[in-house]
Amino acid sequence: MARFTSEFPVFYLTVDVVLFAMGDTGLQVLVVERGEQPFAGQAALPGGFVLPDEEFEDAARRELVEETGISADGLVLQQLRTFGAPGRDPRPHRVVSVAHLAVTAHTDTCPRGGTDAAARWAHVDEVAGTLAFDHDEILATARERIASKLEYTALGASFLPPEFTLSQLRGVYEAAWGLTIDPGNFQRKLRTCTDFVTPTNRTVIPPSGRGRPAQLFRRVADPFALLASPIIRSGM
Amino acid sequence: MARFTSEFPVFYLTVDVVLFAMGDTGLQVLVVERGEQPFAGQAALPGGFVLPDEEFEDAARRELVEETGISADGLVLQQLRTFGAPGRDPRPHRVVSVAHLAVTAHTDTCPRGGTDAAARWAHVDEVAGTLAFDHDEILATARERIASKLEYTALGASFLPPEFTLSQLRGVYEAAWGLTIDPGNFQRKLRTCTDFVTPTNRTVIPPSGRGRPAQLFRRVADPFALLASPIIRSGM
DNA sequence: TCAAAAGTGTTTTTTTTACACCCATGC
DNA sequence: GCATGGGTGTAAAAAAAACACTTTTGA
Repeated sequence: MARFTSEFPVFYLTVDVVLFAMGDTGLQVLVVERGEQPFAGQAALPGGFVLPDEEFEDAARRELVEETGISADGLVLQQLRTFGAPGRDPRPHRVVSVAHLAVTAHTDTCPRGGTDAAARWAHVDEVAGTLAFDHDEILATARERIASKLEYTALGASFLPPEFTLSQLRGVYEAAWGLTIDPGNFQRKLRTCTDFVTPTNRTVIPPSGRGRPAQLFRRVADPFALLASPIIRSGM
Repeated sequence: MARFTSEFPVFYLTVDVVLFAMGDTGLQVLVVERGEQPFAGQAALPGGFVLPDEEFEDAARRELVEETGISADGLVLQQLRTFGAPGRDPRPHRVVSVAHLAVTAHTDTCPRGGTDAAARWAHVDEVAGTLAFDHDEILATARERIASKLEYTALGASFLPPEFTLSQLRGVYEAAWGLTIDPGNFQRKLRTCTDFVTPTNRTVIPPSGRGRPAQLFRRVADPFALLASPIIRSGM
């Protein structure tokens, strides 16, 4: 044991969470204002040190609640990548971060300042390039991953509450990719593929605005499961 | 510094490498026979401890050479996922492994036993379920990743030498997915998409066997870059 | 009744698939 | 010549895209 300890270098391990939500104008990300050194006062991704007997994913959920007050129950969460370049953390010893990607419906999540961090939602473009540590790189990696996952998996529905209309789902893709999608074709495609969403046979109440009330759908596939055919390609 | 050290738990960090090659009968993986405890005598993925100031990818390449004699120059290598469940390594303290996915052309790589490990190529199905530590889980994760990457990226060409024929490339997909692909359609598709391969305007010499000599191609895209359209779908 | 959003039908265009056929080489 | 794999042509089938049109609601 003493031999084990002396022979190999030791590392500190953290988890960071890139939590995305979809606003009307595009992708939003949850950031906290750091209350301590290093990078005090600067925006960063929520995260913190892993406990001695803790799974990474558990650590990510715990830190999310502690730092932002956002409940991690039912939150879609996946390991993104591990960032461990020497010197990425200015403190002594190497601090390695297992970054996680998460998605929420945003509506039922009102961030509050935690013990040592004030949390807020921000547009991704607004904070990109301004974050502490190497969190700009982590955020960029997460954006790439999201864009590709949207195309090939059922992840898009995770930006919405458990039940949603096809218009809302279409809005997610339109906001994410900055293009407009034909409502009719989108409707047909989603109703045809059986491995993404399923209708509830109930309509939204009260009707959200003008127009015919839309039917409610539920996600049927695992958020990260690959779909039989890419749901949406380009300018449908 | 003393405060820093005493406050947070410490971890040991390793890298493991899942190196794949494509044999005639399907996917092959490089394994080593462990010479030390724990799991002495059992097959495992090549890997080892990260040095104090070493990048993960450098560590992966170093361990690959040290344990198997396979040169990692020009080898396609990507982080797969980090495995850190408490107890995954029976030794004291937590040992966390940053697993890497790698692909080689196999032909120019003759493994030899290293200092404390005897390396050999094995069919994935042969070793699946028999590996040390949680390497079965790592291998399974790597197989899933490979299957999905083959479909959406230019990774397939990484199983071949720098210059190759379209028949060889077709063989990679046929072996990986266990189906036959129409040679004519494959030819057209690969010649049409400009973001995967490019012809050299030279033919293979000497002609490998009977039949018209095939033209040589080179990979043009980054191995892990997403292609404009999935190269192959199903039973083309 | 009108505007607006949901949802369906239909035609055009593009892509995929199947498969016939020609090409170039070794034996 | 002829077998064999490389490569092209072409037509049928399927999918995607464009867009006209009907339905159902609030105002």
